[in-house]
Amino acid sequence: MPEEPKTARGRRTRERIVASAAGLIERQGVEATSLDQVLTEAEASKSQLYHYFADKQALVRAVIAWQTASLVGGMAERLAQIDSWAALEAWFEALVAHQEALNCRVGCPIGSLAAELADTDEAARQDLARSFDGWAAQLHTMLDRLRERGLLRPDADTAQSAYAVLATIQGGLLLAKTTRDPQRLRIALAAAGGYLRSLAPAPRV
Amino acid sequence: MPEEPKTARGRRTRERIVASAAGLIERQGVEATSLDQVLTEAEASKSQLYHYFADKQALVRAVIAWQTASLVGGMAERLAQIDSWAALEAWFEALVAHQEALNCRVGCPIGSLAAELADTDEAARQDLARSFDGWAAQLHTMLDRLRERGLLRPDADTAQSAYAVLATIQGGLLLAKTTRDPQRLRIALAAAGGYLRSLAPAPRV
DNA sequence: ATTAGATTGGACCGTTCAGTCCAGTTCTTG
DNA sequence: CAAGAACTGGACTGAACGGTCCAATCTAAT
Repeated sequence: MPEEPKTARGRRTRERIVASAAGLIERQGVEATSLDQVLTEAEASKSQLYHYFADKQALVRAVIAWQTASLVGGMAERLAQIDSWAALEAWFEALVAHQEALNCRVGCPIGSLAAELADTDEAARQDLARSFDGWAAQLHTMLDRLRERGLLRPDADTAQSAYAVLATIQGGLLLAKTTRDPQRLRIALAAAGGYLRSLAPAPRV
Repeated sequence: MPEEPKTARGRRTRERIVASAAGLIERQGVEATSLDQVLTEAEASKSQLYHYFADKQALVRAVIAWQTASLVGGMAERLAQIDSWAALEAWFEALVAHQEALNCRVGCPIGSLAAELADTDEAARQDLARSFDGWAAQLHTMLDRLRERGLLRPDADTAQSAYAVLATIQGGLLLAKTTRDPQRLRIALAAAGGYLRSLAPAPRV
């Protein structure tokens, strides 16, 4: 029954709904966001929503895809430019600044969705797992570049380090969001940076 | 209106309600857990619940206190015994084993509550922030002990490292829960261990 | 044993919410 | 421009949920 929009107008409507839902869910969580709220903000009606989505879960999965695209996509260019410790730490600092600007109020959209949905929505859980893996893969690529440049030991396990960095980012965001203190994120990221630096080649003695 | 139980029977009832709520919330989250569900499992009635709790939020805060006591309390003795890298890594491995046994289905109760409630319940957010800080304080004590034993450099910032370790644990648990792969937690913890080891005194050359 | 207070059972209420339905409008295409 | 398909508005439904209420029962201390 629910289909992809076939006209430009339909596409705009669908996009408006998903974008509104993404914003509200990011700020309030899935359960706390009602469809009526989404529709009011998107200036759409029930029948429009159910024209494009089978049910709320389908909308949520569309939001996951939307957030994954915007977040992981937006990160790609930034990560592609990291080729030194200074650049890495500048990125970290940008993440902190972003949280600071938002008063630590949202954390990571993917992380928040994962925490809320992993228990209750198996399909969403899998989407989110893939989303995390995509993010980790980008970090992996970045770390491989650092290793090629000689900043990491040749035998450093960049795949594992990518997961570790991702975990530290997520945990730091959670602590920052809970305490409303961006400093927690900064500390976590500094440790992640310290860990990576500990994988640098031993200085010649 | 809602008061502490004044008789042994009342105390048992209240305890049964909180324990059931804690279990259900741990597995399903706050919003997905209804009061009727809690009452069925606790074999109690509505009036019993509302005799001891003003509303659902009050029950949730009691659950937070309960989880904090059981988790942070239970951790105290374990952390108090850590005085070597081997002991630290054994603790990490125990955390992984615990998740493995649970099929990565719950993560950290405090962390899950924090992710769900930080946006929507200010009082709960503050409770959870304190809970995290209590946990971090215990890690801090443990790291101070390691430093005293000469395993960490005298100038190592153990307070910050405690936050960093906590963040990595939380992030690792979130990734493990989302991907249902305990390996993610193991990797994250290995990195946390690696980071701490990088704070060891430089070997004499 | 009496009695005041603590505790309990569960019917009931009002609201909110996801989801349905259909009549009406707008687009697209031959 | 005709007709079918795509899209839209919004009233409506049924169930679930948090919360209320009051009469009944239990407990403990006199």
